[in-house]
Amino acid sequence: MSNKNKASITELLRASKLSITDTRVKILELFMNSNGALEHSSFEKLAGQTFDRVTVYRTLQTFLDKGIIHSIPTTDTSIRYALCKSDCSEHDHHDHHVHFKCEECGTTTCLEDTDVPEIHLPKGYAMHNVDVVVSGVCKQCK
Amino acid sequence: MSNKNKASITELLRASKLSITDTRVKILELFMNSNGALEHSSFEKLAGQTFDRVTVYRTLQTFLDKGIIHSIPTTDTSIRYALCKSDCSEHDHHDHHVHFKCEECGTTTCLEDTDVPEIHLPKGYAMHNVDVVVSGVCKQCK
DNA sequence: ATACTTATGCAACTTTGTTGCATAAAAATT
DNA sequence: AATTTTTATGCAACAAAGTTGCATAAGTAT
Ligand SMILES: [Mn+2]
Ligand SMILES: [Mn+2]
Ligand SMILES: [Zn+2]
Ligand SMILES: [Zn+2]
Repeated sequence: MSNKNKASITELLRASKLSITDTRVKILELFMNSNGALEHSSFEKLAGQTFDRVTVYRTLQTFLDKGIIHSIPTTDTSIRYALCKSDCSEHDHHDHHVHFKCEECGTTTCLEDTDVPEIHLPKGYAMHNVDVVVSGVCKQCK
Repeated sequence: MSNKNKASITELLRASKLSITDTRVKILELFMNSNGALEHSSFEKLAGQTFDRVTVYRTLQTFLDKGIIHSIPTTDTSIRYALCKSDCSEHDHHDHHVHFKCEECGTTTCLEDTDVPEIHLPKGYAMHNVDVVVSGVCKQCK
């Protein structure tokens, strides 16, 4: 991890009015160094037993609340998380992109350049958010 | 539950080459009588302690395999399940509709008439399935 | 340096999901 | 209709995932 990234992590936390702690820095580093989305168990594996499982849960929840990460729905009982783009904030997310889950390697990735299409709901429904998860075979696995 | 439905449940199981058991019939009844998608814990609640939790897991897995139900991704650690339309089969699903999760009442519903839009993936990705989950406020809660 | 605020770790617990195996029930065969 | 074969269920025992309260530690503010 470069000094530049270390600095930006610090800034990110400060901008979200969060105190800068080892756990939070480490978890953000893991996100930045990973190319795919991470699930809860990844952190215990990737970071060793450095921090408690409860702390990981609370940290992820805090990051979600602050708009630092977003969650990706799954059908396999392990929610994935990925970093939001820099212009997301607490109640204003801008990362309306498609997510891709590879059936071969299992990784879930943000397709930043693939916008979620417009959805036309039946009358009477108010839409707040749209999640699109595509499954298939990724570039690397083909 | 009408006799007509009871009969169609029997037929459905037979068509899927599954033996007709109390658990399976009961779980299918619960699906048919519910307007929203069901999560695992619903069955224990709705059906009382009639059947073992392990049986519920295995039954849902079997129904998934046979194309009798489909799963709906979530970010809340409880996968939802809903009945497939009659023309779905083991390896050939036809229910490509949008799902809606109400933030007020918590129910997840199949919007049968709202098709999932076409998604254009970047070069190199093979698409097998698209899940669209919209969250917001449903008709009843507005 | 001290007071104040917030995050962490631990314990204890609940909920969710899995596996092996004996038994029960369903379907097929005679 | 009785018997064999196949398949599903229930139980126990366990593993993994997620939650809550509370004491302590670490981070921020004064
Ligand atoms: Mn994403
Ligand atoms: Mn559906
Ligand atoms: Zn892949
Ligand atoms: Zn509602």
